[in-house]
Amino acid sequence: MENRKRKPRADALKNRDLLIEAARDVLGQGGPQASLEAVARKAGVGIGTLYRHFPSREALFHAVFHHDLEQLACLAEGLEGTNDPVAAIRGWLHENVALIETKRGMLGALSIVMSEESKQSYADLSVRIAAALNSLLTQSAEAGQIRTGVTADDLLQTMYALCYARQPGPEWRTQVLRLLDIFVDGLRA
Amino acid sequence: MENRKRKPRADALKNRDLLIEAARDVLGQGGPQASLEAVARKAGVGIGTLYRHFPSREALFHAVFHHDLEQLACLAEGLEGTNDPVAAIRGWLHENVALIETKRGMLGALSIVMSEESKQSYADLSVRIAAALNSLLTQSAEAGQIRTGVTADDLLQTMYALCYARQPGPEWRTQVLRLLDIFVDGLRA
DNA sequence: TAGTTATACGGAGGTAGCCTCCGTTTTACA
DNA sequence: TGTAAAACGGAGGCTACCTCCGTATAACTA
Repeated sequence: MENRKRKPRADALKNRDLLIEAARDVLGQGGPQASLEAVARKAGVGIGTLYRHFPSREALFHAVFHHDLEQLACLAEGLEGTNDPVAAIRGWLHENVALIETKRGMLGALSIVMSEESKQSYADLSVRIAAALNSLLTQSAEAGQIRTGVTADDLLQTMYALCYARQPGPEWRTQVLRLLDIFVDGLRA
Repeated sequence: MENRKRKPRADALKNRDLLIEAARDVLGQGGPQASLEAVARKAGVGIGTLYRHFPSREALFHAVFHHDLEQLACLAEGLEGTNDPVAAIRGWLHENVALIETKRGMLGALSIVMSEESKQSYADLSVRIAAALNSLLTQSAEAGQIRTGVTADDLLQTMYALCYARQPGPEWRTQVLRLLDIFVDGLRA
């Protein structure tokens, strides 16, 4: 009855990361119905390894989404103290738009499964992001660099609205970013 | 060089209808990814027959959608001259909501392909529906049965907004119809 | 450092859906 | 009633899904 756990094997951790990376590419490119065997091939691992790490397609979606959201949270937290908050916000929003672009197709597939189980970890990341952005916004407002009264929710809601108002197409990203930039310019004090 | 076309074979027409009927059930139940072989089985025809009539999954979607829209247009055109326009409109909107309920999943799959090719036939049907509803609305308004100034677009936009604002779930239909009924009651003069 | 064992790996294999192709059957027409 | 155009069915080749298990390897231990 040994309660101590062995530490996870290094190759397992590495393969998990390789799979998430490959899934980002393959699913982003081919949509949520893309072949999981293609994901395994791209990651350079066997199909069995993929299924051991991610027992279902949804589990893989979640892992990719969680990973990307975490990147976004870290990026937001690194923004504090910048001397050009408008550029920082613009850059962060651009990253977020790029993410949404690769995820549009997945959202339908996610929405049902996400309902209860993994809500918590997403909620935590959302809180981290909102906190980081709000901190940046209030400090910059106090320093007179941007207008006061703007919240993280204002930024995110505007971004989502612009993303989902436009129909997908070759010009999608350009158009969304153009309108978003106008909004961001409007943040200046 | 015979320019005259043979009239289509009776079994071909019958099988086409059987396939559309089966597709309505199977795709409505199992979503847009449901097995086309299951559709063929349900229709009682071979898989080859399905693919001859509908070379792609999208072609089958279109056929089902077109068929249902045509039903809706005929229904709308049969409403004219009723002595209870509010009930007639309510009934028609309920039919439309029932249709949307079975189609939610398909819309994403359709939207890309629909873009140019089969737009025209849908446009024709939309015009027929709008004309029928507008005719009903103006006549009833002149007769003092409902308020004036309401258009077919008002009805349709309200219905779509209510349908897509609610998240899908077991209560979806009940909730949508409840709110829609309040709106319809509000049409009375 | 070498031995032990938990852990992870790969891919064969069984199932199922996609779509094509073609020999057979049925129907419209003369 | 004969015939050829039209339509039918489903076998077959392909690919993806997912499971299972013999093999390989990394973490631990003495």
